[in-house]
Amino acid sequence: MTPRTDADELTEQPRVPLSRRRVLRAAVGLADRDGLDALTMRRLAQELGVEAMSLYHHVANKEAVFDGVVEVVLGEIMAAVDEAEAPSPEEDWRAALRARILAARQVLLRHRWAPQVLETRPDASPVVIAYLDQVVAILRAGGFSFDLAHRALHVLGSRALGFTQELFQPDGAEDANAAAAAMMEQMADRFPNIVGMLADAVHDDPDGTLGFCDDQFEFEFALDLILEGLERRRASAS
Amino acid sequence: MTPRTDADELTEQPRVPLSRRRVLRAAVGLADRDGLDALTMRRLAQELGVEAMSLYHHVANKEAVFDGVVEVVLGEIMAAVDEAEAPSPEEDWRAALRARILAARQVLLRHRWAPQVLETRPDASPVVIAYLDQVVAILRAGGFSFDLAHRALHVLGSRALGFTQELFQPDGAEDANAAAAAMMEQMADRFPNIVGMLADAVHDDPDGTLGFCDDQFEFEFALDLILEGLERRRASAS
DNA sequence: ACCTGAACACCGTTCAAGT
DNA sequence: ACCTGAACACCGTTCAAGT
Repeated sequence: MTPRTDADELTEQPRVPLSRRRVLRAAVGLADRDGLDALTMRRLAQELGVEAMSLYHHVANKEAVFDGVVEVVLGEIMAAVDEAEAPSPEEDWRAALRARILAARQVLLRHRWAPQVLETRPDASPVVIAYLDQVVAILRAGGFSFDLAHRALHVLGSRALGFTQELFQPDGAEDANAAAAAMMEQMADRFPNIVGMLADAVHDDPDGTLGFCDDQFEFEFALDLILEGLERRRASAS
Repeated sequence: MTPRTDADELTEQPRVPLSRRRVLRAAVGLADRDGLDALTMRRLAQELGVEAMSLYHHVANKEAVFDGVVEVVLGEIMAAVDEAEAPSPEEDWRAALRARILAARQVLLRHRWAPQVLETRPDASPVVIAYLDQVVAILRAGGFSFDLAHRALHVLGSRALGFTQELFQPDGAEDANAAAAAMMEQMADRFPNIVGMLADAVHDDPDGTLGFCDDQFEFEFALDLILEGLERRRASAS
């Protein structure tokens, strides 16, 4: 109601008002840039040029922020999956599901913190349910009973969304891998099998541009093994 | 050096001194009882009848406490796995590995917070390496190449230690499941496949003492599917 | 050597007050 | 209606001081 003064227009940005959507997009950006630990209410507010307490007009609390960022990421996954090129599930359910899962994975690689927070959500959000509904639709079109489809979701676990939380995360740093390798060589007598295995893996890929644990390769190997096992059970059930 | 007075003996417990071991055991107990969020330095100190700052003489910081509790739990797993009855891996690697993994799972069911903190550890602790070394030993005895054993570890992922972080955690509460089911029935038009699937699952197990997602059953189904897939690849490689 | 009290820099969140 | 400042109850951690 009060008209803007010239001073306002010079000193202030157009001053787009806060909104739940804007808060959540800023939260995703903050986590992408500085990691999940940096996502605090105070820093998020600072990111938006506002006081921390203002956030509470748009999100109930921090838990709601986590729910919200998961929602945003899942939205991106849904969009990516819709665009993935794949045969129709009636024709080849394995290829159809495989293509969609790998598309979902690409989104998560842009938001590496997302799996960690996704796994802390106790309840499935409507967007997860919508995603899984599509997965079940593909399985059904491929000839799965509801029961086997249910089983399939559990077998896939987080892989249905394109990620596996590994036991220890290869944190990218080439020298971290080198340090680990050195440590384990020192322990060759205590851990002969692991050391042998890793020595073998390094030998197979001497230039090592992929590191000795190429995630994408391993992910697809595991996915294909599982899809094959599911297909075998589907075929033997019908 | 200063002799204890009678008053000491009456008012104080024998006063067993603090130690890293005692700190970590208290931390595990606290997490078991009150959950992972309750595991703060201050509450941990209180549990031990001591000031928070005294803990820092035995652990470097909170991160070291997390490392430590993981170590304790993995120690329990190693012990449980050693006692598990299983055929020799030369005779039947699948049965040998299966029995050990299910034994590890039993330990994690006593420490339900453990998977969550395990997954935040960026580096494999010596105890994890020792455990995985035994897994690789079993695979090798069963005829796996180092390469396929490596692949197998990645396929198994956290399942090698007996757990899968599910997408949404069934949080035990029967009414939570009921609420979720009610919500989804409302959404039957939006999510026809999921709703159909769950309706079917409920119908199959009307008394529902196991809930419609019996974890142990699903875990073993997935484990067996994966072990079968690995055996198939082993056989076709040799 | 081991433990402590006070203090610091951070949290999430409430509440009464501003516009 | 939307934003704010001060305050509260908690964190992890440092540091100088006690025994």
